[in-house]
Amino acid sequence: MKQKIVFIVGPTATGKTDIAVRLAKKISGEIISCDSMQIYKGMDIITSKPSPVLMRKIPHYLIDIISPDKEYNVSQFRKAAVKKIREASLKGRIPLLVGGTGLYMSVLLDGIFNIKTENKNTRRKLYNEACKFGRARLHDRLKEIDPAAALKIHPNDTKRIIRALEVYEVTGKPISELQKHRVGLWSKYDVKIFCLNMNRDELNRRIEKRVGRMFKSGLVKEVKKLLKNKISRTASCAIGLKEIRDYLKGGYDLEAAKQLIARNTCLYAKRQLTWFRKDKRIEWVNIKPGDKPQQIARQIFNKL
RNA sequence: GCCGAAGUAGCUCAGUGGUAGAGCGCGGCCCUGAAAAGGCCGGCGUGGGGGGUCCGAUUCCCUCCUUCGGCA
Repeated sequence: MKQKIVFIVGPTATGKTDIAVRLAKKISGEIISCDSMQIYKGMDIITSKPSPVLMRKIPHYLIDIISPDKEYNVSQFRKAAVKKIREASLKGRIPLLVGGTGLYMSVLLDGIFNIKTENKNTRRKLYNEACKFGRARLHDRLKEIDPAAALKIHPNDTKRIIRALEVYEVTGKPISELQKHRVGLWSKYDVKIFCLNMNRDELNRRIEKRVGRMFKSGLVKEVKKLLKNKISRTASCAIGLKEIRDYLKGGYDLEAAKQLIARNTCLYAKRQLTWFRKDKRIEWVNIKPGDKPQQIARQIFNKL
């Protein structure tokens, strides 16, 4: 009998947090965050973390675990999440993976090639080369060493070109070869994936409302505090950081910052949906305007 | 009321006597160590209304409407 794992995923602002806590209570579960931004300490409002009250009700893992001046990546997430899943299962609890980071979900379920490949120096060197001579030159080199990857990676996608070259320089093997070897949890566990969704206009409205609430709860103050210290490249990707920084610098007024954040969040939600739509293992849960979190939690519970 | 400027995509605006583009938005997609990131694709249009010149008008002319400045 395989152990059960439940994923609650979906675009931002669909109410995952609340529903997950209610479901966790029903099934004696523990929540493991599947979110690339909520891992950072002190980024509470900006990443819409579950409230302390909610986190006290049910154990939450992989939230607030690293300092915003540290970088973080998928591989670290995978290791940590696998460990937490194992621990929860050993305790007889059902691991509830909750979040909106599609890549993190996919890497958990389907694996990642697991060789130590990241090399800051190599990466920096390649970036400098891209700046100096243009990314076309790097893409051409990729064509030579790894035609399969070069075909898949668009010539404008500097980040992935560099990553592919970095992997080759560090391991001597083409990334397209390494990527073939991945093992995830999908076959080892009894996995259920639920993706919350709603009408797009409704979702955008909810995002706008939530951004308004974030400002009322002190988003600007939180960002000011964050900006006093170093913020890593990965942490600084959080939507809202650069918008508020530019507002503070006088680039535009508060209302403009608010609108920009809402717009960028809507774009983000759109990308999240693209990611989830692709995964045919997902069961979709449609939320209508009046639906209460407990109703949705029950609906999911009945499908387990 | 007079003078001037402008009306082109959802928005901001280019441009041309041979039925139109850009950026942003919007929609779709890709994604394996930065993923709330990064990248790709798609024009979504009664060219303010009407009339005229012309083989042909979004472009030139007339008129009306609207908006914004200035003067009264």
